[in-house]
Amino acid sequence: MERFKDVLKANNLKSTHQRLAILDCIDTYGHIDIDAIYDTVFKKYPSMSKATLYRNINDLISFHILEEVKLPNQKQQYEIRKIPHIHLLCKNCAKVEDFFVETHSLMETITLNSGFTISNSFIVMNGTCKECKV
Amino acid sequence: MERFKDVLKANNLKSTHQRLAILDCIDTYGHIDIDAIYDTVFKKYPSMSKATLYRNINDLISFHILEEVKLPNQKQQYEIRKIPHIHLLCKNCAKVEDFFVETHSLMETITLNSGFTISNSFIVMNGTCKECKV
DNA sequence: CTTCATGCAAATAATTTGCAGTAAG
DNA sequence: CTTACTGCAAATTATTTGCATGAAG
Repeated sequence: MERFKDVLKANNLKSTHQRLAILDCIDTYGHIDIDAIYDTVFKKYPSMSKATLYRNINDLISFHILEEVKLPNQKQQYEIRKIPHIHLLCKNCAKVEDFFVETHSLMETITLNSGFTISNSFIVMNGTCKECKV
Repeated sequence: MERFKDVLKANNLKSTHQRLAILDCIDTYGHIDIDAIYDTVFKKYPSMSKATLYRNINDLISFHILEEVKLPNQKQQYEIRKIPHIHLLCKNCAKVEDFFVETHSLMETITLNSGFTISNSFIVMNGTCKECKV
């Protein structure tokens, strides 16, 4: 939790219970949608309103502390911003796995052939995870 | 337009004016969001309601005639389903370009290192398009 | 203390649904 | 003719905002 206090302080944001609980929840789950965050945080702070949740999510995104994760056929989810990675989405259990892989050569191919300058990418692989495969 | 009539017939869907106009509109723009579709189709058929638009979009998606395109920091858009491709999103003009590129080697690397079986992918590259670069 | 964040209620936006009438095949 | 589709209005769900109170630093 100290980690998040520092991040908030660095952005001149106050470390409220609600904020810390939201960050902690997202961190714990890895990828989670608004309602699930609300349910989780609500258990600890039943007074927290959805307005506060929405405001915090939006603020934390604009300070680049959180990132939205928009997956095909899924409600929008959120994650703590971390080093660039791709997402593996299991069709079967709907779990989202982070995966770190070099994408430079793909990006270079695209740059060379399209004239488009790439600054960053968002990649989702749909399929079946190790556990669901059997 | 004949092309869409055939597609609809193949799926046992009636070729209504509204449906054809929606498909034609999405096809013309390439990538477009709900409100922009509504505005466009409304000009031709002022009686069309948003309920009909939403119902059609959902139906056409479930018959795999349309696909959703969820881009970072953008309203959800839709496109006609075509052969697999990636999206190049310009930060400057917000245009979305389709780009065809081989992703097999990337997918193979991921499969080998993660144990995750990939069925299909969704890739967005954010950056600056040729026109905006100058 | 001062400022920023919260909670509540109300406003607004987005999406879905029921149902009677209409058009496609 | 028959069935699926549409339009309308109402219901539901999602998100934002104003303002008075409360907590963080």
